[in-house]
Amino acid sequence: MHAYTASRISLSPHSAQPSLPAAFGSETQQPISFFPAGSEIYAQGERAGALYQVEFGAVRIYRLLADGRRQISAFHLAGETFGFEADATHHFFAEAINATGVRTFRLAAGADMSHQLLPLALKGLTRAQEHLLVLGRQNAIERVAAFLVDLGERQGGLRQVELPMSRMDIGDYLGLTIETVSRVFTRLKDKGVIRLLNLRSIEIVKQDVLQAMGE
Amino acid sequence: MHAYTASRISLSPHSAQPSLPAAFGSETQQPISFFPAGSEIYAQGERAGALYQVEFGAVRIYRLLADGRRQISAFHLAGETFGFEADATHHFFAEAINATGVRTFRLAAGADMSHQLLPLALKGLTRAQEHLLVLGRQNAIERVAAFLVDLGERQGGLRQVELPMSRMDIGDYLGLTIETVSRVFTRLKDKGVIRLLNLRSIEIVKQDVLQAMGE
DNA sequence: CGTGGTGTTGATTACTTTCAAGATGTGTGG
DNA sequence: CCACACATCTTGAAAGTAATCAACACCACG
Repeated sequence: MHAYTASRISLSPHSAQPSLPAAFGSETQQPISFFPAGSEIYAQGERAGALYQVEFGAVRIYRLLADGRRQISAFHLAGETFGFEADATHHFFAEAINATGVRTFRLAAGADMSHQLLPLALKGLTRAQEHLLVLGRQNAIERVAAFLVDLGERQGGLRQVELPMSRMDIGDYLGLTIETVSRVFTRLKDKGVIRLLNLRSIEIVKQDVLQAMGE
Repeated sequence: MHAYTASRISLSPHSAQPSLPAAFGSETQQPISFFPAGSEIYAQGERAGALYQVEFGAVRIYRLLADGRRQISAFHLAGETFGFEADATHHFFAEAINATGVRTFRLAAGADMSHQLLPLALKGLTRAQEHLLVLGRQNAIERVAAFLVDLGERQGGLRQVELPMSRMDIGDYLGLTIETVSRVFTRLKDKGVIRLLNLRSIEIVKQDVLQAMGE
């Protein structure tokens, strides 16, 4: 059993000046915060009350078991939003994977954001439920295939896919160990389905085959 | 690999007259429908547009892989609500596990239910993400323990817990085979943690031990 | 150009699945 | 109300997949 120990960097992010209101108009302000790689955005148990939109970089949302086992429930890439909770408390941890810029939308106490939040929550719910199918019923190679296809689609469907996260992050997202993730990458490479350009980027050579494996 | 083949009962439910408006007031009507055991409430790909509240009985929400592998993402017991989707299409199947009464809230096209739906969606999201931790990082005995604790809490925290669903349903919810579920039940019984009163009800003898195993 | 962290590969172990058989339970018809 | 029959559940043995343990390679950084 491998255990995850968070490197407690948690530098306080230095904020830049607020930017354009964008999609959300009625909140108090939308400053951009910069988080260095590995730094904490919020922790389980902390008081919630803001939305976060990734400007650049990547974020992992995760939960820990008492003995340190970690499950990443979601990665959020540029443009994606996270941070909403069912009650006033964060139920998960959020960390910057790499140097990351995050736009913070602090929710005004009285303001009603239901209209904006509901679609995001429902999208997240659907994604989480689909991920349940992967973790509950797919084997290692199917999990990695589904992951790469998903990541590729979210990056615009190009052949080349960037992996902003480590093998450990991938493992903790897919419910696998880093060794298994590594072995599956090698197997996919040997089959000619993908090419490993470098540690953090792969090229999907046989999109159809990869797609078929992940479903 | 075991595969799930749905028994295509799908009797059209015979509706009773609408009941009290309850929590939702602005919809067109709230008839109660009766679904016999195993019948379909809605299917993946169908047009969505209603909320469902379980009056009695139990419902399973699931998804299938192409080869028949099934993942149940949630069970819904009396009082619980399900059926909302991110877009106009159902992404999952919903079936009555036993004879089940469901109150249907057809969402009027123009009506805005954001306020009522958002808390439900967020609750569901949190539950799904917590279930990801179970499927991704816990072993068989931990999964079953977490399941029994959860079910016990949802049934009022009594020592005796009713299992409205079969071993296959439990397996497909926990990402295990029916044999493994059965073996874990036996192990928990042998350890004196639970008692198997009959196939569909167990007694939690050592609540603290069971709780500790599932987290 | 070292050095620590990250990733890969190999050997072994452990857990869950698969395959198989038998037991138990439930529902139906006599 | 009992007996049979089918479905569900349990238990056992063997096989398979991923985890663990261990060593080495690679890469990025100072």
